[in-house]
Amino acid sequence: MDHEGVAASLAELGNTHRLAVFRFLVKAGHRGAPVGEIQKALDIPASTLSHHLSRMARVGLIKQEKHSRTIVCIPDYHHLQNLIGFLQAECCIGENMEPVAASL
Amino acid sequence: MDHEGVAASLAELGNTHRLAVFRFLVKAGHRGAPVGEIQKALDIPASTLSHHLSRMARVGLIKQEKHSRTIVCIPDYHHLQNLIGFLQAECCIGENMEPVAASL
DNA sequence: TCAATAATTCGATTAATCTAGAATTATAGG
DNA sequence: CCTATAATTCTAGATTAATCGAATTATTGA
Repeated sequence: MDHEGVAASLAELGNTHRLAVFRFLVKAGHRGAPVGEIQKALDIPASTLSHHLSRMARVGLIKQEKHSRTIVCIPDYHHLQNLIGFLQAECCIGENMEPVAASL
Repeated sequence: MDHEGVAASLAELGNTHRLAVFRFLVKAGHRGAPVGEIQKALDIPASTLSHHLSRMARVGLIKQEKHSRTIVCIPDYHHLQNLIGFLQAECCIGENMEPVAASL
């Protein structure tokens, strides 16, 4: 993931609704959750949510699988790992700072 | 850092100019760099840069110290660590995923 | 085929952000 | 005191984002 891609993904996570959606999907696990379920859980108007989901899918934060009428949204853990990796590798190597690993 | 704070910081990093500034400051190290130096290095108009810097300072991504005429900008490693920690702790604990540590 | 359900797309409004030149403030040094 | 320098604030236009009701597109099941 390059500079532009990282910025784009961070920008998408930088919205409270979308961050909430992502967190919800991560809690939901690898099976993800259908749009309607997210909608009920977070109480966001359907059209607004749809807009946010499509933005998140556009940058690769989530994947969407259509199963008959319902669309299941799945968080892309890999994508987030890349993001985190970038922040650590590119942003934490100041003069007095190791690549950070034991920070948690 | 709470949900809102995380979103706000991610949003600030989610702009190519600001991400570039932050990366530049991290490379500059714990001493940081004066505004003019950032400006020359990244070739961003002064007023535009000033705007971005004030946004970054507002959410705590950087600190600004005034030394006579020049203002030195210093990246807040701690803040970024908190951000990364949040993403790992709150966003990577899906059913089939450990809290992730050996990802780098 | 029809009604119900799941979700998107459309369209319009409002708000926020980005951009950058011009004017301004603060400070150093001659 | 005056000039040069460093940076911000002001202002305004352009772009992009957020919101959400209404209309639309699948798809299921009676």
